[in-house]
Amino acid sequence: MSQKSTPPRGRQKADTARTDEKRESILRAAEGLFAEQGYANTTIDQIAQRLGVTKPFVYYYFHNKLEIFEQLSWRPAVACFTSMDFADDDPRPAHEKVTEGIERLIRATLAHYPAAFFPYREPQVYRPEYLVAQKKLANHFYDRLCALLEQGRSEGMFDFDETRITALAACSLPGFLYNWYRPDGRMSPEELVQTLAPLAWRVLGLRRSRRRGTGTT
Amino acid sequence: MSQKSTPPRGRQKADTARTDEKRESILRAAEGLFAEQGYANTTIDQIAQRLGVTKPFVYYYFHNKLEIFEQLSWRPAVACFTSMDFADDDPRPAHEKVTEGIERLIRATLAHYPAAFFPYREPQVYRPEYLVAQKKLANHFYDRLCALLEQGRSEGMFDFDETRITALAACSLPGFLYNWYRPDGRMSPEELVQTLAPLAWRVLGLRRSRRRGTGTT
DNA sequence: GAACAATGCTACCCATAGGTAGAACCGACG
DNA sequence: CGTCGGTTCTACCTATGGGTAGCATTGTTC
Repeated sequence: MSQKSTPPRGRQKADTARTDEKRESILRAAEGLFAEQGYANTTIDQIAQRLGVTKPFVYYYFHNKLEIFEQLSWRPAVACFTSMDFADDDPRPAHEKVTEGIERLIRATLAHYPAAFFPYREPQVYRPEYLVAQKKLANHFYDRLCALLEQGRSEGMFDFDETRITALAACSLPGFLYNWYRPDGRMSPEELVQTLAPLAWRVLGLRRSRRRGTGTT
Repeated sequence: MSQKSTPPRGRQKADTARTDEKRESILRAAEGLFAEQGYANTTIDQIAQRLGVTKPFVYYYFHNKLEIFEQLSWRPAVACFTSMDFADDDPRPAHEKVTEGIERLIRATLAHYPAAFFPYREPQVYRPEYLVAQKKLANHFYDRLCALLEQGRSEGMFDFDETRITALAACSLPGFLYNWYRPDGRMSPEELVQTLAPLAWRVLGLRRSRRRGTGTT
């Protein structure tokens, strides 16, 4: 409540490198368990057990279970929802920013697997304050994307009717990844980015010129 | 175990119209609560309370909490994953079946809101047997879709490289709806179908000819 | 209107798991 | 070598909620 103001509550003890490491190890253990079993089915005991420690160890570094979940969720959310940020003086045309932004979004989503998918799967777990902050991030992202889409369309590079729905439709591809992506699949994350991004661009009605890697064979 | 063989376990008592109605009323109440709060955060007491009855009332019609959730999930899953089924003697070309199948999928997804999204959100809740059966449904759907896609491609009507990924990408649009669709939104379900389906078709590289409703303005 | 089955309730059990008190350990520093 | 602060443990508390036993009620049938 009195901390950093960002939803993942601030740290509690001295911020030495050693304590940070331990906190991270807890987060990593928790991430796997939450992904496999969901929030409610994962117990603090399981998290501790996976690290070879006991429950109070975990509670020494986190106030409660929810704090772990929210901290796990926050970094991926920031990473994904800043994918459409570009420097003010970036000279590229809108459609290039959009195509790169979508690549970034897919890349960030995969890089933060599986925690990136927690908000999609269990939104009801978070505190209202957290959801408000996350919503703000998401709006930031979609507002920028929509602005770029309309700019690109006015420049004749995109073709669509409903801006917001088109944006959501394009972002469905990375968003739905959580439902079928497996890290041990045959494609590397970067290959997947290169495969999926052009498919997302198609949703936007991107002009065929300069499109890479979507021809037959 | 000895019942209908489909995962949602069979009925327990006499199947009169009256008992069916009550079962349905329980399912409806549970559906809303599960959607709002998630499976684990929803109690049988809440379901009973919403109906103005008590907990044993619910347990008279269902063996346990999970049975309610699985029965709620099953019908939507069947409805969605049969969207790509066509009569053996259906004479239409593959690409027409695909475009209609995708419309059907979106329509079914919206028609079964919000239960259609339960498997996406809380797959870890179900019994393994249920998941196996659901997987079978999903495979059925994607196998048909992939076959039609490759057929349509060979007929020059689609343009893509990776069949399976393209199929998944197109189905991401309805799949991701659970993340932003609200029944009280400005579009009617059918309008949304008509808006979203053409966007999904684009993912498939559908030839521009005969495409409806995607021009600028 | 008596008897019986189907239905719904009150009252309860108990396993689970989040969270904590307070003792014990351990390393650093004097 | 003793003490002190930070760290981790053992042992425990307790609220919650899934699930049930058994009684009450209702309605149907003869």
